[in-house]
Amino acid sequence: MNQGTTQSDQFKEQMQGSLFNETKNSSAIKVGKHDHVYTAGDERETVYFIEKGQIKLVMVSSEGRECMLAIHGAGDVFGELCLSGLGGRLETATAMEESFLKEIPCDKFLSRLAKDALLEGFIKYLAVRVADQQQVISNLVTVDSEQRLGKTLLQIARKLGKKDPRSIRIEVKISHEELATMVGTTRPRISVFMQRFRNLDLIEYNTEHHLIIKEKKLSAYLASIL
Amino acid sequence: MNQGTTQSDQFKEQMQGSLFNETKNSSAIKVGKHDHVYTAGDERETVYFIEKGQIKLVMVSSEGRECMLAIHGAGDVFGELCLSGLGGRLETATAMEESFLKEIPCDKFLSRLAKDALLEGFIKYLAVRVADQQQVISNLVTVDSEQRLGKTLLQIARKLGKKDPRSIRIEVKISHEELATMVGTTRPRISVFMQRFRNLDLIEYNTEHHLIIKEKKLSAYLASIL
DNA sequence: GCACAATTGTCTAATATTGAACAGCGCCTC
DNA sequence: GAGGCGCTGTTCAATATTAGACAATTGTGC
Repeated sequence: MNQGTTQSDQFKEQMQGSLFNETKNSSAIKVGKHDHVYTAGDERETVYFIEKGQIKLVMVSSEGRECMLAIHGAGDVFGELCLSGLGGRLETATAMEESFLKEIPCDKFLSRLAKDALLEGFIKYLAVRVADQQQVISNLVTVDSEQRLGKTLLQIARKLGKKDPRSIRIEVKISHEELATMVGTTRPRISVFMQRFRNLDLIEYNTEHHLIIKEKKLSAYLASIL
Repeated sequence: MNQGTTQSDQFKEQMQGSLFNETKNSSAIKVGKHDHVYTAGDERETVYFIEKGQIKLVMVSSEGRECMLAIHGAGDVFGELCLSGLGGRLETATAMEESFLKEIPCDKFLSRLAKDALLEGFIKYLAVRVADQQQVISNLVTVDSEQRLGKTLLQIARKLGKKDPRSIRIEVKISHEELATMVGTTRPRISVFMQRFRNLDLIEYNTEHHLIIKEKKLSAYLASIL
């Protein structure tokens, strides 16, 4: 998993600066909670930059079953797969809360990166993405659902969480239903596993109902149930 | 899935030309059948270009369970995840038959692409990779193993197969065991499904024991069992 | 602040999946 | 051409997983 290395954080900052220049004349798009930014099949070739908010990416199979691929937060870029030139969005992007985005046409995005000498940085960023996804694939194939849920929680915590002294706090509300579509199992099972994690004091909810992940403990538990 | 668009084929050719220049003074590495090119954990930061042969990429979980991620053939590049800068190979690369490779240090690979104005092409290539993997993840989560096996066969056929008038021929030998680790199920089930596909005339073996995929028929069947 | 909607925790029976076993087959080596 | 090895096809009982149902709880919009 991407552990949030200094290197990739550094690139993210550079990219943010670069995109800020590119978009300083255009105003942010406001997206209401539950609104779609784009939908699978849309042809619009644009990249989005999140100024504020949370956007989830969900893929829907032909039978209508859903798979949540990622949750992106402030400072993240998404929709960059239009760079593949395959045409048509593969997934649906939905705001999990009111969000503010900047939209950049795909070609402008690339030329801006090129101008600011960030192409190599972006290649590194994509390579990390490929590596992360490879991990996810391997987990889906080789480990059971409890383990996968644990790893998914850790992954989300590392990507989106705010760090507290001995834990990570996840402020976005993620339903069991959504977790089920990330982990590849059913909602009742998520419910049972979350309960178990709670009893073992690997996770907890604070007074604001935010999910607290005890990274160390959870990792240790996952390693222990091999 | 990457349908082998003309665009990405074109980039592949350009990259091959570029790498040919970079490596024309170094001689190819010969790798015997079943030999490892690299192993999970190796620190060597190099990219490989396949002149001849077939290389499979396998990831092994902490419990020792395997997951085959990809099979690459002549003209393909692999090991490019070292560009992520995360350090240490995540997967093991093994020759499925005697193969000949050119090895390029990671930084040389990048600077060569930069010199030949192929950075944007490579970004597009990586974006296609991410999109493909996203499909695989979604399939693992949302569809059942028979369907996944079918999709995996189609994917392999499109990537590695030789086209015949009404079908695609796969010349590499892939065991049921290996398919099981790609599809995320057990060998006996692969055996049953393959049998079923054979009975329905969606696949067959020719006299050289090569697997023949009837792309149209197989796709139609998969769509019919939703 | 009320009423409705969504989420959670729990239970079941029905179903799918696993892992282990074993025989047959083809291939390769010697 | 005999022996051994790895792959395939098949079976089975044990196990895990699913889909559905249902209350209890929480959150939300009005």
